[in-house]
Amino acid sequence: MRDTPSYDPAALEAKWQARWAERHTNEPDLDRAARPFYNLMMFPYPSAEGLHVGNMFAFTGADIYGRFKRLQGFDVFEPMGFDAFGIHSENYALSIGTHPAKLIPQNIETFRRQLRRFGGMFDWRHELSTTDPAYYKWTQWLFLQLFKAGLAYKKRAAVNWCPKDKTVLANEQVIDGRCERCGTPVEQRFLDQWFFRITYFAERLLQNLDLLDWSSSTVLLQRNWIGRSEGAELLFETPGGRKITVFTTRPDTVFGATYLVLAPEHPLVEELTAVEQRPAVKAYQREVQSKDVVSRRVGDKTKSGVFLGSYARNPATGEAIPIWTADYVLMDYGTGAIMAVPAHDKRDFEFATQFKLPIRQVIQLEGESLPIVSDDGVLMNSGAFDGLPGREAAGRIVAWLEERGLATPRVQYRLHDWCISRQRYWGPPIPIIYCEKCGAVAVPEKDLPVELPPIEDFRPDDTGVSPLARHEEWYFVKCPQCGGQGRRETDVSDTFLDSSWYHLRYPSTEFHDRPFDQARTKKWLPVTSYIGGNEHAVLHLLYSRFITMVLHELGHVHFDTPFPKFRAHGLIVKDGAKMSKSRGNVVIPDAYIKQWGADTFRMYLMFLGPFQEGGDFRDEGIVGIRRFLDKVWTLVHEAALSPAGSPGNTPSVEHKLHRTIRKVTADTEGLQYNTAIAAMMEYVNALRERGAGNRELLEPLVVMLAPYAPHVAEELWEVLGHDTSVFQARWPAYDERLASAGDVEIAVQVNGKLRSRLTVPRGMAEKDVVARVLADEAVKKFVDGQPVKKVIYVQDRLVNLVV
RNA sequence: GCGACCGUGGCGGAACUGGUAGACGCGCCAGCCUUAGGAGCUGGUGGGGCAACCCGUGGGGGUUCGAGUCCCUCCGGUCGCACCA
Repeated sequence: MRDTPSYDPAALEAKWQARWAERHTNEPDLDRAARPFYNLMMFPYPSAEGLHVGNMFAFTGADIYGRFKRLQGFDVFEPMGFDAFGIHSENYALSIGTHPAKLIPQNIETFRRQLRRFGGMFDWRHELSTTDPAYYKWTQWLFLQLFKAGLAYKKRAAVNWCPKDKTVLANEQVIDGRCERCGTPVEQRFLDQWFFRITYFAERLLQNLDLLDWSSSTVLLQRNWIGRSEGAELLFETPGGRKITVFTTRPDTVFGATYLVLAPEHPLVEELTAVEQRPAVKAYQREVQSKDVVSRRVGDKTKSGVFLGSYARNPATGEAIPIWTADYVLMDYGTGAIMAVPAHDKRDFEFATQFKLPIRQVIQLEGESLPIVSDDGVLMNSGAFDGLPGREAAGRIVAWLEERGLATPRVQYRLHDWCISRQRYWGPPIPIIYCEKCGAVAVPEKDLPVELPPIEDFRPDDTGVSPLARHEEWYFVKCPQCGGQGRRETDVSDTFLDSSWYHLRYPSTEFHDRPFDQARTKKWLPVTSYIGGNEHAVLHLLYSRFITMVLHELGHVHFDTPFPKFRAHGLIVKDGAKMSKSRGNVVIPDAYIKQWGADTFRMYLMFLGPFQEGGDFRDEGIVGIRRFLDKVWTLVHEAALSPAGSPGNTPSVEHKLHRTIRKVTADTEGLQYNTAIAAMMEYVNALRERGAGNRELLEPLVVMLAPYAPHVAEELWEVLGHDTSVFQARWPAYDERLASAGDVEIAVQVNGKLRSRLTVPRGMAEKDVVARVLADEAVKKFVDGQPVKKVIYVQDRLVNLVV
């Protein structure tokens, strides 16, 4: 007998990767595919450190799913690209003094090499980078569509300003009042910013969530982010006839409103301030403005504020109540003014206590002391509404005030319009030209892209204006409308705009005269399966949904939901902490792949824990996967050298095979890769106990292994005598009858305690099983002659005798 | 503070609608083979006990013939939001 060659992953993986490239194995025919399956994973930001295990964990999980679908007969399109614009790249480029335009292609080259090496089923013909003018031309086109539809607008707004990165940040990029990237406390600045009117779609974005097949955690994050609140606007009038509108979700507590608070930025503050209070109020406004967003936003026990010296009438009680300004009221939510009900709101309670303002209880709830925040109670001190339950009273009070024109029911969202302006260099310039006569004019679509000039001096300064403004040859242009002197918009757009539509571009990368081809889009979109990290649950995934709704509304795409199916994978941490460069705990996969091979490392990552939960990276168990692959390797080689059909199949090994196929199929479909791998291991152990496998028992195993360990599966498929790729094979089918046949072990309990086990044929009748149970020695001992009061019987599982 | 998820051997983790807790893997122990082994093979491995048995899924309580799974409560952890009226 010839010797089995040894398993040498490095050589074998290089062989198959070369063969896949030569034979275009991973490149479906995008025009003629019969069963299109668009398998998308979140494209990486090509950092200088290269692909880390977190990326590889995510990509492997998504790749396994794509390969599985392929084996089920789908034409799977699995593209890959690079999200290469943005502050990350720019800051890194600044720190090492290299131009990002030089740095990024190098990083991409590294990523590409790593992505090929791990064995992803990527269709490299359709690679894209957001920094490519052929790509961002269409990002700019997208901006123009929104601009023309009135969904992009410019306004002066208080924005989050990072004094270190010298740029504005989106609300989503501010974590605990600090810059997401550098941790510097964020300040308030007032700048002219471009916004997208995402709030216009708030209700639809919320409603649509119910139609999505998404991880429930992701849906919940989006729902909270959109933050829908039902309530009413109430009108408080001053003796001078000024009207102050407040938003409240608790109109049932209006009888307890003992003062009003306006945000310091509220436009009515000035007019409502009494002469003698002016210096104090002005000083307070200045103080608040100079505060950074951290101390402004982080709610703590100590509140600050100033009495304006004037009063307004409570619409319910008719009482005059004092008007204050305080920074615990935010200008960008509701109307920027609140009615304060200290008895029933924690913040108002703290404020009233601190400034000795009246507290009037209007809700009673047993066992609770003020402030009673719950709406479960019953009204008191509320005139005709006394005794009503809070929730019922709310509607009645609004109706009562509405009749007198003092209330309007209203829905409020926490979601803000999306600020897409960035005063930076490394992004797509916003395609607008300012003309003294015509105002803001769209760059004509034929002039796109507005290329990012290759300037050496790309450092941001603290003027609040992008470095692009310093480059006159680029900055000054003719107005496209009147031909007069114009200036370019110098802001670039947010990277989240780049990534909001990349899935539309992938199938159409070879078309240069359109962002996405209609036929291709009809065939491949929406995306069939999307797998990615929950860190993008409220940013990328929300913006993509919004952009898709807009494109649908404008007639550019036939669907309004980009990702009908989304699964969030877990996070790989190291020593209990998120991997990050600053912690110095980033694990780079290259060394592991070099030592063990891509197949072993892929499977190891998937075996670490449930894919959708993630886990802590250690390398202790990796040898277990290698041992498993070695065993499969040996079994297959031995079977290939043995005469056909030897050794013969026994019923028990056939049952095991069919049960294994059933489990691996279900688990792979559900992304439960750790248990699918365990099931294959069990099967291999069973074959080895039996002495050997044969072709009939091993071919299904090799096919099931292929999504997990594609290179070794290809090699073994060849060893088994096939001259086509294993990915042209079909996923094995199982016979439900065979899968559920065979003996089962039944638990035998007396009074709920396990006393014995019984092996019986599956499906044996209850009375026969019980008869055998009663004859069992161990059972007799515990029944001890007492009458059996009750028999609990679960088919094929257990018998419990109650005595 | 609010919301969501989670807590199982020495370790990572299994356990369908409540029904044999600890699958699978790592590690460890013993033996075989070896000049040697960070290789391979065989067997064992939740705790206690010679044993029959008893105890065990963060703590306490409950529902049930039966609870890792359901309910209440407390403790601990992870993530998200955070003065959103």
